[in-house]
Amino acid sequence: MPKPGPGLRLIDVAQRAGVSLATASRALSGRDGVSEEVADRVRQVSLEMGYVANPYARTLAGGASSTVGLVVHQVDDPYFSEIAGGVIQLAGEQSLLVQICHSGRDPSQELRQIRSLIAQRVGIIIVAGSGYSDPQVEASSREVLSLYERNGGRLAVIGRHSLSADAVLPDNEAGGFALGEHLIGLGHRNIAIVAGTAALTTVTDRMAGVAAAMRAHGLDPAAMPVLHTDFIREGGRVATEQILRDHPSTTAIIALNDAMAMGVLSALREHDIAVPARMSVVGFDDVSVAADLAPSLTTIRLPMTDMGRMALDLALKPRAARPRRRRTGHQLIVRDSTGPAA
Amino acid sequence: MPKPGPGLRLIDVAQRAGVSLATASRALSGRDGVSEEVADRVRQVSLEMGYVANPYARTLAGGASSTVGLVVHQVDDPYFSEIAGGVIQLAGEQSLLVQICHSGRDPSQELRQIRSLIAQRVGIIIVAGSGYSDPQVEASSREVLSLYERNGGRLAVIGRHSLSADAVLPDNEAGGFALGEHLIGLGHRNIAIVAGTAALTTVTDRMAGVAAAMRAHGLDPAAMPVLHTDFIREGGRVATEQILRDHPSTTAIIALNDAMAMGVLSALREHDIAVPARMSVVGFDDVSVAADLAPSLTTIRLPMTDMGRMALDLALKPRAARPRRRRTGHQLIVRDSTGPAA
DNA sequence: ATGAAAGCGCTAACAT
DNA sequence: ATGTTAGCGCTTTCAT
Repeated sequence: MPKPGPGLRLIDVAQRAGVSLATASRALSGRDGVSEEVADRVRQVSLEMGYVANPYARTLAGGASSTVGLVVHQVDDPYFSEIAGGVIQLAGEQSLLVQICHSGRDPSQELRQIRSLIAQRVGIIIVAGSGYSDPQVEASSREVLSLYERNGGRLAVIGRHSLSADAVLPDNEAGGFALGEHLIGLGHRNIAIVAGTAALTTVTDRMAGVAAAMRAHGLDPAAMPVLHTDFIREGGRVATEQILRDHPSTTAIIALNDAMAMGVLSALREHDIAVPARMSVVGFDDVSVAADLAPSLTTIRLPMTDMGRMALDLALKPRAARPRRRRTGHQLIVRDSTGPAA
Repeated sequence: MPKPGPGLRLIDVAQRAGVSLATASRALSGRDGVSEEVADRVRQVSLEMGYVANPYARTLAGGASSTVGLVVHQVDDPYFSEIAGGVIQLAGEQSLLVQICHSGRDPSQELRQIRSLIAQRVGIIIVAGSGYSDPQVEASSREVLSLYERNGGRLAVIGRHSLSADAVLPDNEAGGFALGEHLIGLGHRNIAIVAGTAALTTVTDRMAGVAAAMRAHGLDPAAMPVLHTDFIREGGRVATEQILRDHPSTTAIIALNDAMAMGVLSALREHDIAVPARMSVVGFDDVSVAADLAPSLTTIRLPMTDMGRMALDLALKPRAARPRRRRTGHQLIVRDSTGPAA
């Protein structure tokens, strides 16, 4: 097992610069109590010698841990990989390291990962991904995280309102509303929703937005077919088969994320159903491939990369008296998968 | 800045179990010098109390760091996010944490990240992504990494042969050959290559495979147009414009990765050029959306997720006398973007 | 087989 | 403004 490298120590730098250990420490961590002059010299020497602090010693001695823990459902899901990209980008700029782990959309696995991150004494934790509608389900995670915060850890979440932590909140409801309006405006009246499992708040929020749009136009949301399948591509395929069989008069399908929309398009293609001529399809997220599908996908753009950056940015600031909430904004991107109702 | 958690310490466990600190340490790290009986009791107590070792203290005292550093070009590139997914997956199973960072296809940035990983004393480093054709360019990285290995660090690379470390090697040349054969078999004689920058070994290797296939069929590779643009989607668009303008007789385009192929398809669509009727297109990698493009993309499948797992697996084994090399294998996936030459 | 004690490299009081 | 020193929690000699 790995022994650390050669080990140039702070004391070596201090000696070379002709100052004490403490002074060197202060100079390098930019704390005050050192004259500019001396501080500059120390920094100079440290640079020349190529000194890099040992983070283990530093953290053990009570300094701040400079690593941020990121929990995502799955990195190889474009939604999360773009968020992760944003976090890593900003972390890089701040010379922070990012520890990343999967929760696999499984609350107990998520809890394990969070525990492990805390055990590693990371100073910042970012939890990305939908929360769970049933408060019971994430109760343990919430408890562990709030203890973590009380102990001085910084926490930011992306896409969950239930946690009383700094949060980046995607415009799920407003986006759903925009999608509904878009289709209604095109004359669609028989709209079906391809939703992920109702256990996810992301799903319920987006649905609520769509329902609101329908009500706003005098339509009855309750009459609208809602298919709850897995919140992934395959779920979109399955749901589409059901729609085709059970709701043949449908002229537009709202998939609650782009992954599902891709499944929908693929099933429609197999059935030779023209999009948008016979069926309009919309997604949600605007992952980068959405523009390259055929037909290119009408969807709601969420600034995923920025969301990652925003979350880390929040966590980098000292804790506020009340949790901060940052809305992401959204944008309806109209492409070729939607058209007027037949 | 974050103070560590409550801090249940090893000494607490030791006292509760009625043994010395040293014995407790030995028991928990599974070293010998403790009777089975005592060891069991300590482990029991530790479990009950929910003790988790402080990794900073442990590492500082000379133990092994249990985190693996992963360097990718860019996580929000599907090729890398799938690899990262594999690494994180296996790491999770082994209770290891993964620190991930971006090199942004920039050798100097890559060096910085590797240095930072080493400074963090990670026990394992995995470098994913193409190497550089000019040995000079990655000389510093190589040097730093080999020092790291000599100091006991474990290293595995994905997709670079130049480093004398354990390596997972994608079937770049064989894949290129398969692509060439496929198109030649369909009767194409005017084939153009949309390549990334020649500075990347991935690009040169894949090209070599294509060239070999042409020679094998009595065609002259030198006559084949090769467009060197950025190894990303946009590069594919740019190159396609050039082909359309300068090589109008082209009937098939080989893009050296799927991202570029997507750019090619998109440019072709804008020009209303039917695929595959007037132009066949192939990619390389088989990222998960390749099947969802329209037309769905003929490409070479590389097992990205497994590649991530394999790399970590190699690194987890003790160092061998000579570097191990693991080929990935590949598979030609024929879909709808290729057809007979007009 | 077990315990006592000496660090690992750093930060943070506490002096001066 | 600078230096001295006591830990941080653990692993690892060295005793026993």
